[in-house]
Amino acid sequence: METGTPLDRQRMLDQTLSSDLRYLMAVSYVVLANNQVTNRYIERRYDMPVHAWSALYAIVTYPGLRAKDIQHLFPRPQNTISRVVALLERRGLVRQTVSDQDGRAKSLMPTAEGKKLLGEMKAKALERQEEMFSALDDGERRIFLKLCRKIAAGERLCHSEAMGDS
Amino acid sequence: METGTPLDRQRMLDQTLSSDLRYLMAVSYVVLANNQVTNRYIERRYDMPVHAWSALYAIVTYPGLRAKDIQHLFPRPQNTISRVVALLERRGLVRQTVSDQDGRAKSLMPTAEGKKLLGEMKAKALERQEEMFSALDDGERRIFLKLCRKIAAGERLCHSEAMGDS
DNA sequence: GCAAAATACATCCATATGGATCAAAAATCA
DNA sequence: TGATTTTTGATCCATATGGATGTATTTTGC
Repeated sequence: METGTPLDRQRMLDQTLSSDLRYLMAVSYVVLANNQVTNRYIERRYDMPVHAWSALYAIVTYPGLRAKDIQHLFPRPQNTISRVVALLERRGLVRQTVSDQDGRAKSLMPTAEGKKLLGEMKAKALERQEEMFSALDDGERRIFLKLCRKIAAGERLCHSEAMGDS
Repeated sequence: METGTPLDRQRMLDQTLSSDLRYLMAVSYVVLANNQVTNRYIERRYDMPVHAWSALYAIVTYPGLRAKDIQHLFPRPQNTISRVVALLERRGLVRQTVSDQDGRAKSLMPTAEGKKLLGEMKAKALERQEEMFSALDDGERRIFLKLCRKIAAGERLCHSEAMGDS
């Protein structure tokens, strides 16, 4: 709309993604925008928080892992994981058994139902990934992945000096 | 999975970032890990949710914009924006005045305090950005940014077919 | 011009979230 | 061995979150 008014939105986004903070803004924007879509879908379709699906993914893919291990794949506070695992167990998607090697730890295993449900969710996630990255060709995707992995491997991603979390 | 020890963590992450969902997993991991650090910092240091700082950033950078416009920079539900703007106003960091062109809309302006605080926060964010991307050299950062912008420009990032939000 | 639809923003309410704390089980060490 | 510290996971509580709804204003269609 109109003349003297709100900054043109595309321009505003462009300008932000050209500012000093462009790297941070750009990658955050992509993930925020995707979450907006994905979180709503998971919550409506499966009546569970997104992190429940992340946890289920981890448990089906790496059966026997502990809650603690999930945190390394999906960096979230400890109690968040604890709760979503309890939810998955209530729904019969997962079973926890006290580890025989460590009485504190619980070994997490998916049930047949859990595996089935994850299969369905993974298929959707693949579709969504395809949409999200449709702007990139295969070569670009490969490069993008390589760079993300490099960032992920960085020492200070999870433990910051600047923000006193080292 | 081997007998005994929990799956090696680095291996688990590597394997996940090589799976079908590698693109989605990789970029999500990077942002989740960063949020873990950044959100905590903003909340402890400034006693406000992260999205309050996002909103303040938008208002200082694009004075006069409306709450609605903030959503385009930082995709969050409408009421989240509404609340953090109210918080910023209570703290004297922002003033809202009814737009003279549209009686429904409110034009948002930073106060001197707001600008000062944002300056401080931006400096920290820059430091953090530097840490986060320290694994990439200048050329790689440029490429990464270009690819993020390409993804951001994609039609279906914000409006999904697969997840019925089109 | 007037009713109907759309838009901007605030608020309500049920639920999610995360820091702090707690309990139980190793691990460390004198 | 027994005391101390560390680690794993559960729970408590205050707050954040988001969908639905409400209110006011503008736009649309006739």
